[in-house]
Amino acid sequence: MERTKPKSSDRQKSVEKAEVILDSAMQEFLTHGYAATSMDRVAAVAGVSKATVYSHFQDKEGLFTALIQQMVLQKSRLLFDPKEFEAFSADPRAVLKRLLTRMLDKAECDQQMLGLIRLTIGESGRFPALAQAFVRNVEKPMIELLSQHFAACPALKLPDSEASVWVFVGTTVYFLIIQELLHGKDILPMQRDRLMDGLIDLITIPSN
Amino acid sequence: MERTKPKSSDRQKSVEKAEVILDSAMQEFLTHGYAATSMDRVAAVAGVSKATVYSHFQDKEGLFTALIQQMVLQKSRLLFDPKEFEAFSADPRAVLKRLLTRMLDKAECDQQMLGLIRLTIGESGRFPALAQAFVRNVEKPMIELLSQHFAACPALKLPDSEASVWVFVGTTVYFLIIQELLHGKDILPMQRDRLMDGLIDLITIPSN
DNA sequence: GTCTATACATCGATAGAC
DNA sequence: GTCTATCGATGTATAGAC
Repeated sequence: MERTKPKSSDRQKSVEKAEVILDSAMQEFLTHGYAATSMDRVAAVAGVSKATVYSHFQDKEGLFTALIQQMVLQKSRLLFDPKEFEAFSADPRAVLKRLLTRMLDKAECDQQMLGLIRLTIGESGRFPALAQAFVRNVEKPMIELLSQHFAACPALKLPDSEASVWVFVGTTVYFLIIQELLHGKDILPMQRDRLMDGLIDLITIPSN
Repeated sequence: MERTKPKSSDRQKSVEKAEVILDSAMQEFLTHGYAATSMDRVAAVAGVSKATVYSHFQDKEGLFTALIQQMVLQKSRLLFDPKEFEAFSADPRAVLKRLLTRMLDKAECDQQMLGLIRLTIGESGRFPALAQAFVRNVEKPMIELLSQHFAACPALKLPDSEASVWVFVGTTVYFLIIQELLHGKDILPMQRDRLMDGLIDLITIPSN
């Protein structure tokens, strides 16, 4: 229906077609999930024929796998700006607050990221390898990077800095799942700033 | 294929058929998700004809909605045994530890609960009302019950007891998602007891 | 390399016999 | 009330023309 004729020329080799197809696949899979996405619609949205899709990707499962792997690697880059941590030891509370704000700002706006989380969890039964790729490339680097900084910050005086990072990340992810994915803003309300401050209070002892 | 002939008699009125169909639907939807579940298989597993399924439920969406609502209400009952909290003010750390152990024990074994979480998140885009029913009947009562006890426990001395409950539950849910749903046990390992102790240490100040 | 056209299976849902 | 049989739509995947 929304076929778009190749505007400028056909000089572009088929390399770029694969990207267009992946873009289309992303839109469709993120919106409808794996099973409810049809290869017909992927082809139509991409503006190519179905046969072209199958010439670039072996089958539906191959297209889905390629897409998720690409998204996982893309989202794994620049989860954090290293500069965020510069003043960490000096003023951990301020840095943590900026960190949380940035994480939630990014996640709440980044519908791609929210969709990727929904899709990864939703299809984790049928595609366990993709779920593990998500853990390996998104969650694990985040946990480990934070662990390094938590452990290296004497002002925190955490008994178990790695467990504390799980608490830190877990609280954030749970908040996103309830509020954004499960549409619970009005049913189980919680102010972002209140949760962030409460979490930081628990992580950084000084306020007692 | 796995049709089971009605063993004893047909005396059982159609009331029980609806339950058999719901059981079958649970197995299929939890395993394959909404879109990948076929009404043919639901009927076959239930041991009835497809027409019988449609005589008890309006359509596929109606069957799915009825199932999730039933499961949500079922899981909402007895999330916690009130007796768990008896000695809370006296020894919060011990009670919290037992609470966490019970929650994780139950969730890790209860494949139905894990499947319900996966399904609810995975279909939260297409069925926002069901996602909200999950928040309203499962998450909200859990948060509120814990909030009451957290707030009433002077030994905790929490600056914001409700935020602390979000941290408490969020850490637990995130742990379950990574380890169980996303199959991350080997990729991002974390010992249950270590996380529980670390979390309790953060919630209950005394150990500094 | 990309298209059109199509093969073949399966889907959701219903009609009509009993 | 439950069954068998079937309809029309849509799904994945491919064959063959250009």
